Formats: sequence, structure tokens, C-alpha cells
Amino acid sequence: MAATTTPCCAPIAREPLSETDAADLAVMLKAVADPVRLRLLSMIGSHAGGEACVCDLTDAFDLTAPTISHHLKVLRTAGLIDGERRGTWVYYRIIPEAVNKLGALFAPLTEPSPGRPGDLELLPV
Amino acid sequence: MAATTTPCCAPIAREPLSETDAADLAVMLKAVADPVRLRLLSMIGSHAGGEACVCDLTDAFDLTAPTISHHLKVLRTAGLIDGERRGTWVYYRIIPEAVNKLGALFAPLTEPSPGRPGDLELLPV
DNA sequence: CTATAATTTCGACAAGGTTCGAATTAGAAG
DNA sequence: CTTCTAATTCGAACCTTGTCGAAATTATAG
Repeated sequence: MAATTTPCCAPIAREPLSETDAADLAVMLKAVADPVRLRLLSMIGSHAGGEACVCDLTDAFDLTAPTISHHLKVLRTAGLIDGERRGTWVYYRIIPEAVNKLGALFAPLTEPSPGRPGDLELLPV
Repeated sequence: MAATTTPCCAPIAREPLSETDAADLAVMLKAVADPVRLRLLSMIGSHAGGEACVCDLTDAFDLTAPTISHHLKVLRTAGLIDGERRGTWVYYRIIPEAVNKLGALFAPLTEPSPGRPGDLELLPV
């Protein structure tokens, strides 16, 4: 699968993405480009122990269990989470490398100086 | 509008996203969750002068001009790029704050390196 | 003022995604 | 073995989206 540590791409504003890299990243981004999956990912990652049971996740939404299961599958297929069955329940946890990959893609090139509040540079040309 | 400087959300694995924040972020993520728009964004951001003409962008794809225009509109509506008409051509440039917002969302929180603790801190604001 | 070129808007269609209800698998408990 | 609960898979509606061709808009050139 080669999804663990892929130094895939430079920050998006540094050099043009190749067609294959763009297609690859789009798959992962499509997975997170949904309110439900975004919240699922957030709930899993911020849960105690770094993992969350499906039962907890399902209760937090006004959606049926099959729908939540579908969203979890999308996240898992995209390589963002991993699921493990322990007894009756299934626990999911985030795959940090995948999230880091997205973070690197949108890493700021012109970073606002730390310690200094609100100093967004833009414009002068 | 209020899309320029929104210090919206904590990293995705730190605390559960609210329903509104998730919906808001999903709009922006949907905009970049497409191979064409990903490449467009990358080409615009990495272009000399930080801006690119639509004519240059259109030639790089096997798509019609209306389709490229549609994708640019999606990116612009999501607050990721801004367009300006100078004479015959229209030039687009990235809105850095929007990209930074996504970068902050996927900022690494728990790195899988057990040896060195606490060496990656996230940015203030 | 007319012609030409660049870009966007409009209308339409095919493809894909979200959601549900019903059926299915897997493990635990009686 | 049977039954109950947790989670997934399946099949079908409904909505959204990517794409194109044609027409409209905007600005330069003659």
C-alpha cells in the first residue's frame, strides 16, 4: 500500500503538482471533504486513548448505523484511519502519517512570524 | 463574506469539531478535493509573481475553457483564490490565509516518534 | 463602429456520492 | 445450540457535481 511515510508532495504553492500526485491527493481530500467524516475523524483523533468505538461515534449523529459505517469505510479506504475489532466492539484510530501528508501539502510557505499576532502578508506587487 | 482571516479550528485530532465548523471546513475541502482544482491551485501558487493567467491554465489541461472557468469559480467561491481582470486577461492568485487554515487543521499533533517527546508544537492562532 | 479574442454564464446530461431500510456476519451471553 | 447485540454489506432512492456546447460579456484592435 505504501501509505505510511510518503513524502509525496511539496507544499501546494511551491511547485505544480503532477497529474498523478494530484489524483492521489484528491482521493484523500475527497475523504475528508465531508462534514460527517470531518467530525468522525476529529472525534476519533481527539478521543481518549487515540481511538474511539463505533458505538460512541454513531450516537453523536442523527444518522443511521449503516451511514456511519459507510463513512468510516471511506476514511479507512483512503488510508486515514484504521479499525480493529476487540470483542464485541470495533475501535478506530487515526493514521497520523496520512494527516501529516495533508498538513504538509498546505504548509505555509510565507509563514507569519511566531509570537507576533496578526501579520498576514499579502499583496504588494 | 468574512472569509479572509478566520482562525477557525484547532487541529483535527485535538478536539471534536463543531457541526458548524465541520460544515464550513467541508466547503473549503470540497473545493480542493478535485485533481483539476488541486493542480490549478498549485499552478497558480507556484507561478512567477504569485499569479497566473487563465489562458496559461487552460492550455495545461485537456478540458474546455468553460470547465476551467467553472473550477476557478469553485475555488474563488471557497475563498481560496482571488481573480483580477487586467485588460484582456484575468489573473488569479492564492489567498494564503485560506491555505494556512487548512494547514493548521492538519497540523501534526501526535508524531509516531516515541523517542523524542514534545518537539513539534503547533502554532499559536 | 465593427471585428476579434478571452472569459464567463447558461442549459443539459452522465457519473458519482449520501442516505436509508433490509438483510448479513461476528462475537458474547444464556 | 440459541439468542441478542454490534457492525457491516447490499440495493435502491435522491441529490450533487464534472463536463460539454452554445450564447453572452468584456476589452483590445483596426
